[in-house]
Amino acid sequence: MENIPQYRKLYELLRKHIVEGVYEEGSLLPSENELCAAYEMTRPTVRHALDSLVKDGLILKKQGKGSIVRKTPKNIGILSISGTASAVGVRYLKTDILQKPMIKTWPENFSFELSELEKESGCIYMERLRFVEDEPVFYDINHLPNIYLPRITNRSFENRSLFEILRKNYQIEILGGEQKLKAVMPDKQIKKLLKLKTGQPVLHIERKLTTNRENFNIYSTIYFNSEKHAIFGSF
Amino acid sequence: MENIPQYRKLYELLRKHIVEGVYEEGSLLPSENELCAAYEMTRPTVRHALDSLVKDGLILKKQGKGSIVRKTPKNIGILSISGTASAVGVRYLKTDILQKPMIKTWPENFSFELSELEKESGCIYMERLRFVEDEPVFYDINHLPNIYLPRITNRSFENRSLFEILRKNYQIEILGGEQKLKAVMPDKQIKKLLKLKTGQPVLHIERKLTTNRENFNIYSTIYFNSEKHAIFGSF
DNA sequence: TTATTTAACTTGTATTTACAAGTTGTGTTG
DNA sequence: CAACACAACTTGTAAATACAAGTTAAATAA
Repeated sequence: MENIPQYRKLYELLRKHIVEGVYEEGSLLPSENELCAAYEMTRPTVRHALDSLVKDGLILKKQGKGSIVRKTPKNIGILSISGTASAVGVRYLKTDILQKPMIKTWPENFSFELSELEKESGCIYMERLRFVEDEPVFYDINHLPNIYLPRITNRSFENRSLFEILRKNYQIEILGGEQKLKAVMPDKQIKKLLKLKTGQPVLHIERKLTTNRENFNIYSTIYFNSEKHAIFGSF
Repeated sequence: MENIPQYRKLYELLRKHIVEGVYEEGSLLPSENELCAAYEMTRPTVRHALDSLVKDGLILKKQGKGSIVRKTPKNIGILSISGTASAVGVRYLKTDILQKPMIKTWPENFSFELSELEKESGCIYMERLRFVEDEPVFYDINHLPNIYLPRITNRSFENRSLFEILRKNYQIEILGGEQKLKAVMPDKQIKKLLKLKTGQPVLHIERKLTTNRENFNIYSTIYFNSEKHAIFGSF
């Protein structure tokens, strides 16, 4: 049963306490020796746990002083991984589905390299336009392989993010990814969709997100109107 | 002179060897016991060094197997630039120092909020223009607090990155940060510096990087010509 | 030959011990 | 009262040791 190492248990416990606010931000954690006594571990073990917290950015250690609680909400990656919604930093984001999820073949000149299995499976395609305060700011085109996803074309995406549906209904988790960012002048279609002024550039993002399923990556192309809002990310 | 800890020396050495290609991508590092023998350290010390490499994403450890040199080193936030064709190494990035590190007061309307200590310390300012294949692509303005950094204004930044100097000479590590990205039209100065065509937008980034030193954050404003290259990040 | 076991590796976890180095408050001394 | 010294903390570095657990290839048995 108890295959979890001690340092990991202490890490999880302290992490929980920190995010739940048991320790105030800026205050000191119990000293290493105190933790040793409290949880019946030796100092290297305690230090191992604390090292993990430092890595996560949850505490900051200072020699001679102690471990300072930081409680910094840190996301993985450049933009928030949990979906485009949280990337902008705005709570209310209305979504228009321009193209409901449909099955089709992969585009001819796809920007990313695909595995054999991904190629064979065909892809699911969808387009969305997202609004902040009733103004369009976000246009995203998504390609995902047509595997593991029964009945996805029937689902409603109106009020739920793509990532949320993948996680809750298909147990697909985003592990990481890569992305390329550019500043470009929009073409006519993008300009019209995002209601851009003439001469207003847009942020162009191409991302590949890897998941816990092998050969299942999510490919997105995003156009973002950065006139009034900025893409924000903490890491 | 030599009060640099052993694990750190080994870390720097292995890091150097990895980035210089002494160990091939995907190959195995010498085993921990071999490293112990070679450098006359005990295993905990060697493991400490390897842990740092794992944290940097330079190696990947696998129990029973060994330490695998990673193909794609994981970046902290946005750091690397990828050419459109193939991966242009950072090696080809020439740097012009437009403004050598100098001590001055913080700007009046600074975009970020500063702590009291940071304000009191004054700031170190530097500007750089960076080239890929002899074309300017990257213009960055950096502000850092004038603490912990003896003699930094005398150092040469020609062939070494700011982060490298902070890490090696001052033991300052980047823990994380936050950033805002926009696509903007450049002003005259930026247009001239980056030799931009008329109508070419640029990527504008503002970032705050937090470090292992309290009250020591690095503030950067970056203008990036994304016509031929893209900002690339993996996470 | 083929399948299985075993031995010899690898990294992972953990204890114990020791001293170095930075921080802070409590004294003592001038 | 103020400046200094020191003691009692804190985290940082490092050694020696032990066993657990995963991987691999060679030796062995069918």
